[in-house]
Amino acid sequence: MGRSRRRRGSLPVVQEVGAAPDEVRCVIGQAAGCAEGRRCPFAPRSYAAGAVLCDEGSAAEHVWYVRHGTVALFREAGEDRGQGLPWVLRKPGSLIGEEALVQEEFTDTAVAVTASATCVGRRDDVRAWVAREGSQAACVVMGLVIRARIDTVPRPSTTDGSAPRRVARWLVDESRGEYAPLLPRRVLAGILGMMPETLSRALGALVRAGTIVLARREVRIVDPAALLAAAERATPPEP
Amino acid sequence: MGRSRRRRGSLPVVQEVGAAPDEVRCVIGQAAGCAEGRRCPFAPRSYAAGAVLCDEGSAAEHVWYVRHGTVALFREAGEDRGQGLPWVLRKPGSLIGEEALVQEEFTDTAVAVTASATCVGRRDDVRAWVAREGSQAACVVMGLVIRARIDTVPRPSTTDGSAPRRVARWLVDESRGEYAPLLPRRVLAGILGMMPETLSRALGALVRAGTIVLARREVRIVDPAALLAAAERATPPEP
DNA sequence: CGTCGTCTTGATCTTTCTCAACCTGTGTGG
DNA sequence: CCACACAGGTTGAGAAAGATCAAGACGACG
Repeated sequence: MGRSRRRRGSLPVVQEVGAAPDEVRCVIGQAAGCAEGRRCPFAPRSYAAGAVLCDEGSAAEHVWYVRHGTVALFREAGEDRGQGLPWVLRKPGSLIGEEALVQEEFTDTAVAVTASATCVGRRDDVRAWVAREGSQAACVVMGLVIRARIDTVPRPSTTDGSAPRRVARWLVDESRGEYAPLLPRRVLAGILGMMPETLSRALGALVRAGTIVLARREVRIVDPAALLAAAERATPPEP
Repeated sequence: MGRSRRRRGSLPVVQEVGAAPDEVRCVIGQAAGCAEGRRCPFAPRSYAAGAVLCDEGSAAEHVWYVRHGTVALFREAGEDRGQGLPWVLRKPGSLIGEEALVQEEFTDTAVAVTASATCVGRRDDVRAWVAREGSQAACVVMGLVIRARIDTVPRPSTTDGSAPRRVARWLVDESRGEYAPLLPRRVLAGILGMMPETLSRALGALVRAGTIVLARREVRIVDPAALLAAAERATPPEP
């Protein structure tokens, strides 16, 4: 299928939209007792859009906690797999690279989709912290991982409906108010299990149906009811 | 697309193949100190193939630890979604329903694919145990949760290669020796993001290429090199 | 031995992937 | 300040893959 040409390039720069710049309360800092002046194993670190946090297969020496921004996870899982399409997004309040706590290599490549603020901890420091602090620290980490697991929606394939339908569903689920998250098309296409061209056409169909409006890169929902209908409906109308 | 007819029926009964009947060492029992006569919050419970452990959306009152067998997770995530296709499998040594530890409802429906031996714990008991026993218990659960996250392979879509290729990949990854896990076609198709008919055809293509042999329900690999080639190759030969 | 359900096979139609050209905003250098 | 290159995105036409619908084979089980 000769797709090896399509490799992951740098992601286009995207500004976070909607989300207020107030940072997520750092639950790790709370657990570490920073308020009482105790030392947190994590230190702040920011990444520009497109920056790579960690590479699949490389030595897992750090763990990240996302405070602001969006990070996409890629998994090649061997020769040519994944073709540079992300499979899940991590939002503020979730961990990246938590596999460092149980194994030696990262299982995914993590790329900042938007400019992101994180806290980074050295693997050994975090492990030591968890062991030292006891169940409270471990429970916090456990909770974060469980939450990430819950939020990991299985990537839809063609068996989950047509492309416009999957797009409509995603818009229904992910939009805050009338604004959908501002993601590079390549990333969104990857999450939705389709090619960018197909995504473009699906969005076009929704625009033609008067459901959404595309302005620049932003997707705005103008008819939530119709969008919901498109997400549920077996086949989109489209004359 | 009128697929609503295809609902999840009971799964066909399948025997575990290959895997020796020796149970997984129960890491939870170890952490609880069962060897020293202390009480474990989990109690053994077995399920027949096709049995439902928990239902998406129902009150999350239990957590399971899989000791033997295979459990499939389904997520409808709303009206008609998922169409009864599983999206991930849980193997021995992993938790089921761990979301009970952080929220009130199950996010997935869990169905035993093979006859399965588990340990079940009441949610509150497990929570209390984790908090009471301190870091060891919490770390064990944390590790299990992280492992489950790592083992969650993104479900491949058509963007990840043709159907025969995805099937070949799965066989390469999941087979123990020359035997592939014995799964109902419906389950395997769901995991691979294709319809059962497509899976059947893809397997047929691999058989015709002399790569595998289908005997009964069992899939046996006769030419590992060719299978590997089919997994890597862009397009299968098939004249 | 007959019924049931899974699995397979076949024919057909739809979707979406592919390949290619084009558009558009952004950034760069003269 | 403008021409230009570039990357992301869109659009179009064609081909191929997979979904769908339907029927039959096979084994399991009562």
